[in-house]
Amino acid sequence: MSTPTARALEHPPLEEIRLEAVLHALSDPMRLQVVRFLADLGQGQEAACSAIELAVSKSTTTHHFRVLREAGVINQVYRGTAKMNALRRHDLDALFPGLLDTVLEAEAAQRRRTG
Amino acid sequence: MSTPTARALEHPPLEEIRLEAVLHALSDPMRLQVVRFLADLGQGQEAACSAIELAVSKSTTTHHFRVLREAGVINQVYRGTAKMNALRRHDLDALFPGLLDTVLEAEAAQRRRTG
DNA sequence: TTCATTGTACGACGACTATCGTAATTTGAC
DNA sequence: GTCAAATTACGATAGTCGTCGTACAATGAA
Repeated sequence: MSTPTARALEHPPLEEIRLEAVLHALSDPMRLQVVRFLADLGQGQEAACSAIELAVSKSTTTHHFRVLREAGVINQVYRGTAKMNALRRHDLDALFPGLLDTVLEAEAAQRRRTG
Repeated sequence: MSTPTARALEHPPLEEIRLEAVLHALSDPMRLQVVRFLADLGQGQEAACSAIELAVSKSTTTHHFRVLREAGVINQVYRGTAKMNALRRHDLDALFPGLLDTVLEAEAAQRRRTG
């Protein structure tokens, strides 16, 4: 059968996602970079952890992805040896309309400004 | 004369305000409460630190106000024995259009949802 | 089975954070 | 000159955070 015992990954259900945790998750440059990357992928698209090159070690990368998942910002699922990541855009938009887009736009503005 | 040697307070100039610092400043419940309070005051209005009742000690309150100021979220100025606080709404809107309002709306939504 | 790929677990480290209490400072009023 | 009010400074403490390296585990391919 396909993925008989796929390792489970804890995700907060919609109603347990906290604004403070989301803001905290987004307040780190590395994690913001991850979110930007996933957003640029387009609606519903996913990417492996290894697809985005962060200037930190693998274990630190794992750490950041976990923070994002536990805050409710991304969804993670095992697919073969890879772990695929996708923004929980639908959930976030339902809870905090416009927040994700505004933060992404702010990040883009800052990048434009500071190079 | 009026305020000849008003104690100076360091504020980051507009171009040094960082999105990550702003998000971090807003990711604490106490500080979010302060921002909410100042926003509800209305455009350009200011309030003393003592005007908002936080469930922490006075020194901790001082700490949170400083974090907000150093992140560029609020402007602080001494006025007599008091220290007046106001949102840097104009600056924030110029740098990150819609961010403050979206976060405030998200906070309100969460408060509505979780009581 | 063997191997390469992908990511995790664990332990450690230094830095930062939120909190407190007490003592000190600044200012305006009396 | 005294006093009360508002806030800060300082030092402490417990906890979290971002980072690393090494060793380990899961998966799919050869």
